[in-house]
Amino acid sequence: MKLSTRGRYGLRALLDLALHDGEGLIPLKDIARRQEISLHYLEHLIAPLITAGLVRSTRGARGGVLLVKPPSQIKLSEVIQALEGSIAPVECVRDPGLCQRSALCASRDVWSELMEAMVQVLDSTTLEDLAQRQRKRG
Amino acid sequence: MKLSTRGRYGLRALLDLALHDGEGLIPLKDIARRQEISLHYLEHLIAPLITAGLVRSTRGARGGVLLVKPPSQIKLSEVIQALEGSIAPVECVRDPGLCQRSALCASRDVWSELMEAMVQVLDSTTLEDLAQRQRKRG
DNA sequence: TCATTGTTGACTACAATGGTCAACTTCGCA
DNA sequence: TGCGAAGTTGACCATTGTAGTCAACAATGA
Repeated sequence: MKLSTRGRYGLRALLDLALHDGEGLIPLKDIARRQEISLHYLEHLIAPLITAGLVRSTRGARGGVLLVKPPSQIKLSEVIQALEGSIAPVECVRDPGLCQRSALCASRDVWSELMEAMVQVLDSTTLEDLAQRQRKRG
Repeated sequence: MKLSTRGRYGLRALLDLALHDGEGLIPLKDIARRQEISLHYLEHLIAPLITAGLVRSTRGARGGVLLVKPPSQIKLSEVIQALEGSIAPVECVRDPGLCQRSALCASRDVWSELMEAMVQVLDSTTLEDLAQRQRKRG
């Protein structure tokens, strides 16, 4: 049940964008430097966030990326889903048809409850919440 | 954030044992057949459960495995921990020393809350709860 | 037109996962 | 006391996923 660096780095990158929200286009280079992530790797992390419609990019000189919506309207559940795929700990929670045992499987109930609990946490926190906490710490 | 087959199969094996609790030693072969898990692979899944003190094994003719404690006293958090290691989605939650940013990191707060929510679900469910649900469904 | 910046995809290295096999140990029972 | 049933251990392998690099390319502003 570990998160990959995709989720960890990706969230840090978005948090960085949230902290610089309203400042226009932010070059990936700057994010990479501040968050200590390889620029090349960061490029790969940004791609799914663009696909998910969370960030918008402009290339060319003075280009960069920025958040499409205000940070207060970006739930962490969206972020994690974009970066890591479905939050379900096992696939049969999302799609019961994958396993013939689904209907009778008591284990599946647990995984289902587990996901619910996780979604609840991630649904109730926004990038803005995170940015505020971060600012308080300097 | 996916669970590996270790966690999925392992829990199914323990649930099988819970359903046959009180019947003495259960051969791995029987569990493997009922749960449709390769016997050889099941042997590997049982090992950490023995180490964690959740099951006891006896080898030789008429040997097998059984639960050390009654199913009502085995929390799923123990099970998952034995099978998958720490429940923490990122290591720095368990050991802040791993990352210099820990103290200032707002992301870490989220992972921490996420783990709390998961632990709460897994702490409040026992193998007996699961076994009861399973019996009701036939 | 040129430097800057994001985009894309190939490629590599490494580790984890899922699984098999075989030698070994232990124990019950005839 | 020895045979066979059953779990134990560890080597081994194929596949997949992860982390990361690199280079060619496209678009943009100055």
